[in-house]
Amino acid sequence: MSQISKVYNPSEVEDKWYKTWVESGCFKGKVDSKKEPYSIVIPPPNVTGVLTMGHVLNNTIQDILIRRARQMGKSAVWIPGTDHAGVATQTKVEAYLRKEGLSAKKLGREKFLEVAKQWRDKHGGIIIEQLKKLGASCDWDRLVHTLDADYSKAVLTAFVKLFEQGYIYRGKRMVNWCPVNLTALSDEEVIMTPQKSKLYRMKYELVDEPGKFLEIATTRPETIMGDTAVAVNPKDERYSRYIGKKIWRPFPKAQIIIIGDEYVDMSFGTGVLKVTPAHDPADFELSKKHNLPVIEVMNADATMNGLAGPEFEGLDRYAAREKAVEMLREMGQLVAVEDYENNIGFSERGNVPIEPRLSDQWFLRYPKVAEAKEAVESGAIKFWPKRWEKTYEHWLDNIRDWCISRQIWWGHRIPVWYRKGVANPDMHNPDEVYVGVEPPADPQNWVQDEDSLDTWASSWLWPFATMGWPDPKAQKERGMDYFYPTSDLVTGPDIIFFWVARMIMAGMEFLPGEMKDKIPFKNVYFTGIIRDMQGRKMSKSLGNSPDPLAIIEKYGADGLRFGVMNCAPQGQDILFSEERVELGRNFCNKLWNACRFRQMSQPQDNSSLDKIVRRLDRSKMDADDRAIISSLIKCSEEISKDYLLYQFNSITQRLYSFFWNDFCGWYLEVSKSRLNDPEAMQTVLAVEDLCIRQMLLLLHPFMPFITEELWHNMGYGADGSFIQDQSPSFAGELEKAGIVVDAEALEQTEKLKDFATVARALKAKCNLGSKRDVRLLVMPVDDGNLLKSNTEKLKKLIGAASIELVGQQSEMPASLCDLGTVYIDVRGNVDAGAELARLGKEREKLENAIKAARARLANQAFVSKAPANVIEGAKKQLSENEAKLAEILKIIDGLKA
RNA sequence: GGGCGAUUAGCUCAGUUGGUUAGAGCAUCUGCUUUACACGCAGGUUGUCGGGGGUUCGAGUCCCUCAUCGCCCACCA
Repeated sequence: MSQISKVYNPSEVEDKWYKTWVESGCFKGKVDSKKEPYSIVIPPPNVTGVLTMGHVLNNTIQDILIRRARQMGKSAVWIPGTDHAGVATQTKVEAYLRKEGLSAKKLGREKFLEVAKQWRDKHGGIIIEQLKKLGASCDWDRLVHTLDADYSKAVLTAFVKLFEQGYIYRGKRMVNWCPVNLTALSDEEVIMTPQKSKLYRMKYELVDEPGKFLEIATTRPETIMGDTAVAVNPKDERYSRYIGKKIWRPFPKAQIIIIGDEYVDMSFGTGVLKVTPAHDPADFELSKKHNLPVIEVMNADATMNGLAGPEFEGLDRYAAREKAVEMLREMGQLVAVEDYENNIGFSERGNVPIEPRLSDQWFLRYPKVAEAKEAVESGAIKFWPKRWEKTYEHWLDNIRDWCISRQIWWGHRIPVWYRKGVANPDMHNPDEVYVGVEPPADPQNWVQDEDSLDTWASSWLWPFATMGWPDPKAQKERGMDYFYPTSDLVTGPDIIFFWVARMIMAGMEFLPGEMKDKIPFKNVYFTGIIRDMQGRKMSKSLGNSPDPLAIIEKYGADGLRFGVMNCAPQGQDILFSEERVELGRNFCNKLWNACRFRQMSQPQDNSSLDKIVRRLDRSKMDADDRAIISSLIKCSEEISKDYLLYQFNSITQRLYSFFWNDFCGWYLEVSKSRLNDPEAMQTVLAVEDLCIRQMLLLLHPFMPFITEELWHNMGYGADGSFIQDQSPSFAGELEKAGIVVDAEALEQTEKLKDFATVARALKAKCNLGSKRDVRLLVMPVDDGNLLKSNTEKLKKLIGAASIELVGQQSEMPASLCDLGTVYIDVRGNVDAGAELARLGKEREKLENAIKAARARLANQAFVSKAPANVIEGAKKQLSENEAKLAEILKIIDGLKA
């Protein structure tokens, strides 16, 4: 055992152990047929991202599960990796290029990708180093990046398979278009945000009835130029007669038709809808139904084009809106402008409203939707908390085709080639269109599709593409047969559609076997979202996002991990503040010092559980020994149950409470006096060593560094093995030695604790709290033997010179406890008034309790219907309280006399 | 508009199937260098468990209802 410092200093310890672990290869996942497999794939962070508190929560949970699995004797692997994050990275690289006076366009695809790769390699991987600081025990040899050659092959293989089965198609559809990033987005990437806007009421003149107008309400006057119809509800008596007639579009001035469609809500606005097929998804549907022309008046960047007319060409959509309103006003066709709040879809990355845009894109009709639903409904995949299953099902029930093409270069280029010189290639004619994982043999005759795939169209393969799929050799090397399906997935509910649901469908589609073999994971644990103390989401713009690395620097990774887990109830959002971490840091320090205290006594052989158990001499154990071991057994059992339910905060609370209160607060204190007794000392030290050993084991998944350090400092890891490979179970070994949970000892200890608390409170009330030599007298309720046999340690604990057993006393401040009446000798310095006031309060409390208990017991319904143990309890409580009250009354009388 | 969650001490939250006098950490107040730990020890203060109704011998816990806050989904211009 080595000397350890007074205050725990995490940084050296953490760096030292992480290095040792990695060098030893103890995080490596190995196929071992003798062991049960346990696997997790990391939700791949953005390769150029930095660690956030969300990552801390997420990855701490994964690390806890992995380390626990190792301790439980499983062969565990945690597969790490990073995501290329298509649009996000492309945007960042473009911003960088702009600063350099360059642009993606100028560079061209090849050059751009070169720069982007350099940029990624320079900024990438920071987050991986940060995860190491956190203690994440990933198998780093398996690090995967979604743009790796193997992984890319998997992505393209999936594309080709789906294309061949007709799930993937290309078509001109209305998509969500980001005018900043100039790409299509999926529905999931659109963030609906309520906006304060205006509702413009304007009037269009009827062609057949000059001077007569229909009033129309719109929020988007800038799209007037693209109107190709006006629609009314055929049931609407106000307007139905105009159906089929023509109306003047104000600009560019043209006649457009009035159509009737049930879709129009008569009660909204004026009941007349302008139809702009090229710039509104609903209007586009109307145009198909009614065969309307489609006029695009906007460019990709949301500026107006030539078709909008010379007044508008080149204007941004919002400038165009103002211009259109102004023109309407000048023409006398603007009726009113009203304040209005509506939901606008925003582009997540571009942070601007998306523009519905008609364009040629690639779509995926989702495969295996029903199977994916069944996987969760049948319980093959379990969600924690369960309520997310509803969200998942609802999404699957309303699923729509996924736009998987992005007009960016950073990503997996769509593996489709078109025959040069063919104007409108037929997708299903191999002479005109080539679809394959490898490029065509005669590339000079083909042109590849320019688009790349949505990032999620690569990450949805994550659980098996990281294990070598679709290459059988790689799968064998990485033990896919053994490790797939993965055991647990830990992620945020915000990507339940983006990622979780899609991974399930991908597993169902691409993997062979029965459902239990195809599912990508058996359990999904959805974390809460980390917020600040005001409940706001953490964001860079608010500046409320603490830097986890700075926190680790200040408090240690173990403190951070413990603090976060302590306040992270299952599936509930977490309001985070640094104070949480202080709790964790303080707990580390407590642990550290308890071990330091133990090391002040002579070292013993701690090299195995067996050796410690053999040092426990049952004949020399007292109630405190038996009680603390009983608590330890119970604590460990409860924790095992909590793990099965993913109740991590409950685990931290049990560990904290046992170690701080039961072990340090009581056991170490009461046994201090026994350390002077050579007979008792050996047993006390053995009990201490056992408790500390088991605590280190149970704490290890939460606080890997300090527990590893102490494990070795305290001599538990004498054979050099790591704590992560040691089983935390011990009750069986104890049982063999005849040591089991001792309810009587626990009860006795509770009584002694109660006595100490009451006595100390009594001291404090008499302003003698800091005196170490008060004289205590006790009138016991029983024979007083428990007190007699524990007098020495109680004196020490309470700060008393003597504890004498006596009969009824008077004129002494007193309190009641389970063991009897405690008096304190204050030698005539009693403040009778204060004492009476205090006792009066206590008397009132007891009287109320007695009254309530009597009423309950007098209630025939209660006595006849309540279970026997409840009635017994009530009776016992009543008689105890009656005895206490009688005692209080005697003391009060004594004081008055 | 639909769905989900939350509402318990000044703050952040526990409270498993209804069962004695509702807990923890932080904060706050008082006292304390006691064989480790002031990142500590001892003691104290703080609650009509969001409102209302119901079921029950008994409700923080189950049911109904209302309110407030938050999240997700939804093409009303």
